[in-house]
Amino acid sequence: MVRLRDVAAHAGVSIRTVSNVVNDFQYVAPSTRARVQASIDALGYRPNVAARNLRRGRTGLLALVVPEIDSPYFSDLAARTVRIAEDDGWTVLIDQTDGDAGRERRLLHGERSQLVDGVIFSPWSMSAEELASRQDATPIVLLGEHAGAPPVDHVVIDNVGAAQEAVEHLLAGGRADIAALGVQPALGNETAHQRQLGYRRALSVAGQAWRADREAPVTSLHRAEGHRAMSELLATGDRPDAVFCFSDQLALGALRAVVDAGLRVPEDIALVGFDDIEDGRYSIPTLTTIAPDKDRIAELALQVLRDRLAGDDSPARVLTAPHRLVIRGSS
Amino acid sequence: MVRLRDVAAHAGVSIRTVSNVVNDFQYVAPSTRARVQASIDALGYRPNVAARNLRRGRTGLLALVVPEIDSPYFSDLAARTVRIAEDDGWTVLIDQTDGDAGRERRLLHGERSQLVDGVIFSPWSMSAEELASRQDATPIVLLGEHAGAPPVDHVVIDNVGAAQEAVEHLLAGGRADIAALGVQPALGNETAHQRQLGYRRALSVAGQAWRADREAPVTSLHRAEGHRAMSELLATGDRPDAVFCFSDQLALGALRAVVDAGLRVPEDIALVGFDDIEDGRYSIPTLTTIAPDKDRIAELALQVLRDRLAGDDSPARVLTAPHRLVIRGSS
DNA sequence: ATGAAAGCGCTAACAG
DNA sequence: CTGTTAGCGCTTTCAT
Repeated sequence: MVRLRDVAAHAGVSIRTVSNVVNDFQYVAPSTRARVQASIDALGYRPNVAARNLRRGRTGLLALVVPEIDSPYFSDLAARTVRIAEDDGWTVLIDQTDGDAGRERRLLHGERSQLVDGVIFSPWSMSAEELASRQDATPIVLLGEHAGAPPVDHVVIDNVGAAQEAVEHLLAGGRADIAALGVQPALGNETAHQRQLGYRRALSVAGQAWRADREAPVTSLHRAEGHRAMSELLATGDRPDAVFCFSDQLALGALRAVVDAGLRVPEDIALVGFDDIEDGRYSIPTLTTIAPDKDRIAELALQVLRDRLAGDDSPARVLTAPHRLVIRGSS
Repeated sequence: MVRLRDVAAHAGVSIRTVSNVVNDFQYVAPSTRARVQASIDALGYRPNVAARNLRRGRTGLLALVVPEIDSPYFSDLAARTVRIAEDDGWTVLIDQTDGDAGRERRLLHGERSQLVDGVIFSPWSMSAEELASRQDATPIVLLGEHAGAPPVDHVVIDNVGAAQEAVEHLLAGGRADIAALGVQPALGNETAHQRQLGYRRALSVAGQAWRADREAPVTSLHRAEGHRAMSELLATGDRPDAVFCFSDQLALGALRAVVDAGLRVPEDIALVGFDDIEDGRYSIPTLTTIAPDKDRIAELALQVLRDRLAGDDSPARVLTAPHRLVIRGSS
């Protein structure tokens, strides 16, 4: 192993100077810098991460905790977070909770707390109160809405506004009977709740009243549930002419159900999803959707952690990432 | 932060003894151990990972490099690897290459080499020769077959035998005209090649000759490709009465195509997949498949790394994990 | 602009 | 069975 001192000896300087070069410090004479860099290259020097971490009191590791990594939305978000964090010198550890409260709890308290400098957490089962009562000193930032705005930093998108835009787009296209697919009364999920709110608000603005039989509940956000819920909507005979789905996965399941029923999208039924997952760009027809700015979500989360690690102890922040309506073939 | 010395002072022993307790060393008097443990709990002591790593010359981190994490097979394998490695005291960093050769190369050489103690690598684009020519001292173990058995440790399953079993199962069920779906001539993928070999061998044993028009090629292992390839097989009019698919994803796509064509599975066409992914347990009908022992794959890979890190410099090993045929509704 | 040196918290060799 | 202590390689204060 090549150490700082080896490079120093090779370049004929002190290790202090080599360290300065490695860490891009100012105040190193250009000639010295060049000489040191040449030695670094010649010897193939790589800083020892463990030693650096010990000295700095940091591990350089962040944890990204998500319910499931094999869902298009989270895997996309994870991939972006990893890439963006990398540019910033962080390494991201991805943890999957399967929505299990016990595992969420274990990852949050202790367990990893010595290993990572910060945590980006997309909770599923844990309540806002429990999250807020965390003792650990490791900074944490939450992804997604949570009822009652807990005293913890979190990054969100304007779900109410986005849902409203989606529905207004359908209304603008001449659709008069729009259903919502993805309501989650049982799960008490705040994100779903907000999208439902936006849906109703759009109807209200258009002078329509919302109807309970036009809000299809689901028990998960998976494709199969979208298929099931849509099939039920169609089974009544009194079918809507457009459906706003709370996720692209649900929308793709719904799309299949519409086709299975011998109807056409968007002619008979227009469809709008949420998330902008890859599959929606290749479905037939392609899927209109709300695209949250995932890069921005990752950037904001990292920004908060960086600030907190730098000692920022201002009150918990709520950061909103932008989104946009992407109009494609299904509407 | 609570340090070893704080615990030592609190318990009235030396840090050596505390270290012994923390590391589960033998030769600590039960009474002493209890007292020290009490102090650890009372103070909430957590070992400093960076210091330990520096001292041990290890990071405690392993990298798992896969083409894509959002594929059911790899996400399942990754989840198991993470869990099993955890029991062993390792933390696993998951890296996705998207099958991109440049990214594979970067992850393999340098980049992370200072950060992890070992690498479990499931290559996609890189050739065996290139993998073998790696200079890095960090031990690596490859997942999956590679032509020419490169001088690198790897963990495989008996793809030829497994494929043969799958086809023999179909033959035993009275199927006489069995197609193979998933051939990859263009990609030069060794795994696909071996499954093709097993398919042909089973036919040969049954006294049948293989036919080029019964081997459907694909350009990826995704569901959509399975759908496309199956649709083409059906379009000829001369349809087979069973299809052995080289992955469950392909099989699920194929299943859809059969249903779309107004045919029934398994009555008109029997289907067998490969991988035993979750979805195959819930499809209609459920999917018969070859189930590689993923836990065992992870265990073997970790075993090799552990041995190599312990100084084992014997010639490269090829370890074979078991598999079994899981018969379900589709055959 | 560069050098000397302390010390981050831990493990393990050495001593008893 | 337990104590003492030397570093692991690096960053950074203090000095020049």
